[in-house]
Amino acid sequence: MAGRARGNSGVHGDGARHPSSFCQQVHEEAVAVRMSRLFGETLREAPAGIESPGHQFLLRAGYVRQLGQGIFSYLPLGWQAMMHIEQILREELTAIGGVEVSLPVVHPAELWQQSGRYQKIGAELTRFQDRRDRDMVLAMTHEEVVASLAAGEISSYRQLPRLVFQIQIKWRDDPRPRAGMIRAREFTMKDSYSLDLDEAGLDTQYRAHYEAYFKIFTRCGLPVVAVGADVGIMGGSGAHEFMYLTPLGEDTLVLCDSCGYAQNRQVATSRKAAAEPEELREVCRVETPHATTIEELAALLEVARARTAKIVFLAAEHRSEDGHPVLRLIVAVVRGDTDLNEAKLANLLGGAELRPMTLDEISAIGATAGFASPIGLTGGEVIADELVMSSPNLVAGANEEGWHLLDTNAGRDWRPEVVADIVAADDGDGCSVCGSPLRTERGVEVGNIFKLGTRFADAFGATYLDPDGNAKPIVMGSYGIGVGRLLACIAEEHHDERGLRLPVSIAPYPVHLTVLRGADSAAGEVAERVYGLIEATGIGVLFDDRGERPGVQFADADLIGLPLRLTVSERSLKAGGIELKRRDAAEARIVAEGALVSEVRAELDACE
RNA sequence: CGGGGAGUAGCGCAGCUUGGUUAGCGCGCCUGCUUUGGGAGCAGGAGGUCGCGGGUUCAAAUCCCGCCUCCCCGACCA
Repeated sequence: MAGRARGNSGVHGDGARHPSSFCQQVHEEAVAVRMSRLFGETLREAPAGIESPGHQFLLRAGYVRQLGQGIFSYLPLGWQAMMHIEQILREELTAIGGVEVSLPVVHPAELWQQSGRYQKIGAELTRFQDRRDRDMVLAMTHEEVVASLAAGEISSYRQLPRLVFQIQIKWRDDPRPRAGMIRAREFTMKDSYSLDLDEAGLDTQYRAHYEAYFKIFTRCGLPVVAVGADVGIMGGSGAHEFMYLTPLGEDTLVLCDSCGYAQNRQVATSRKAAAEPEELREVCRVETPHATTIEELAALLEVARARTAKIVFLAAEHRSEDGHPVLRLIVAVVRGDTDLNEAKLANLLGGAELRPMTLDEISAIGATAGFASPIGLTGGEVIADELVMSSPNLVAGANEEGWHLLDTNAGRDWRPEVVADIVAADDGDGCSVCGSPLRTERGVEVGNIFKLGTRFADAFGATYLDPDGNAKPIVMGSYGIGVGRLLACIAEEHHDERGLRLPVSIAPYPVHLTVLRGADSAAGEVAERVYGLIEATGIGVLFDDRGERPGVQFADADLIGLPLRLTVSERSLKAGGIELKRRDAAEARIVAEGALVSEVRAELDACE
């Protein structure tokens, strides 16, 4: 039973059997419910325009409903599944020393101004004024709150390490929500924050999360891979993302099957085919009408794309300390057979926001779009990839409409301000660790872990006194798991053509009890007794007492996807008891009423 | 923000090009009878500001303008 053993029965679906229980636990879950009391219908047809099967089934089975773009309601079945995930999260976070808190969803803007993110983050952070015109924000994460709390609560090395976590709603006004709950704007997240004396302490808690996350995802029945990740606007010294591999995913992962190298493509390195050394030839102008792309150029001149240089014009917009925008015009140069990796470039530029240059900006630095090269520019900063530097005799633009240059050479014909690895790793590239061919996969980020360092502590003055009486900044880590996204991925992983097929640990209830012809039928009496029996054991049960036609009841059971289905009917009773069928099995068998509970237990254990 | 698509009953859709009875169909819902192990049958019924606002016209779901919302692709995505 997935670690959910329980002593008393708590809230009942019947709503009538707890007259004297004034001291029920706060987190009691509904362990049994009648379908006749459930809220939310199953849908024969899915609402239009639903792309992924998992999301379609969550809607059709009555787990969730969409309220607006990236905004969802959880109906009883969906909420029950969410609570099971949350329970797993609580158990595993507690197991590594976490203590649960609940932090506000509305923050004063000052908090975010203090960390600098108010200025740095764009429209994704929702800002508003309260009735007295004070600037407020909707929390998209809680590093600021934790750091400011820590500044007040922590004063001595004796109070460290600490780990706080919460399961809380976040709001991120994503420019483009999509794929159902995989990318929502409002979503529930488990976020934890580690507070440590030093980097070594951070490493310990980081490692503990790494291990705990695998336990969590395993218990949820979701296969994941951990990949090295970009630190993005969090800053910090290290990060991993936990990825569920699926074509629905929006991240591209670079994986090596032989040595286990695994990185998000944003940060992945690789070995590209190096150019053969050859004699440097003299530059030569060549007319290339209409050849404005590498493809067209390579075709026109009949050369490999690897014999060309590609230019990407980007504007980097910084904000200085006093809030004034600072514009840098970047001319990125890569070899024609490679793609610029903007995340690498952005990191190189200190986390700048990048946008394509305007045509005016391109002309202003003396370049000609479509026929560009770093040769003859009058402005801009040239940043070149290592590979383009070591590749001789490349075709490059002449910065003149309709003309290119043959046999240009870096160092001789142009010099970059910076040389760095700024290209994207690709399918088939050599692994930068072991040299074997890399492959790429799409993945959904269901969890992440970040080493933040002292950045937030510095911003909020969160320090402690060490044994020698010196004030030192608290070293922080930040760790997230999207709960709704996790449920969406589980639904994606566990379904067949009929509906969901959820793991015991996640299913709203492990048992789906169906009585044919309703609770008033001849079989009804037995069904009611079985319902009470299972409920008394503490095993969760959904009781379909609706008296719908059998076909409807079975179809709904398959759609809702609970692991074990029990059917009580005249036929089953005649055959000697109750029909038991696993959702993932084709056949059913009859179990005598007296053996039912132990059989159910055994089957559920076998499902794990 | 750029490109594409769509808003008509709870859900899925037709009608719109070429304006004109009372706006249709399937599923679902309600009533009755029959039926009952894989989304029943018959009969009767309820349910609509045709996304919103303006305009053209004797007349607008249909034509024109503006706006809103949702979906898909891209930009974006701690």
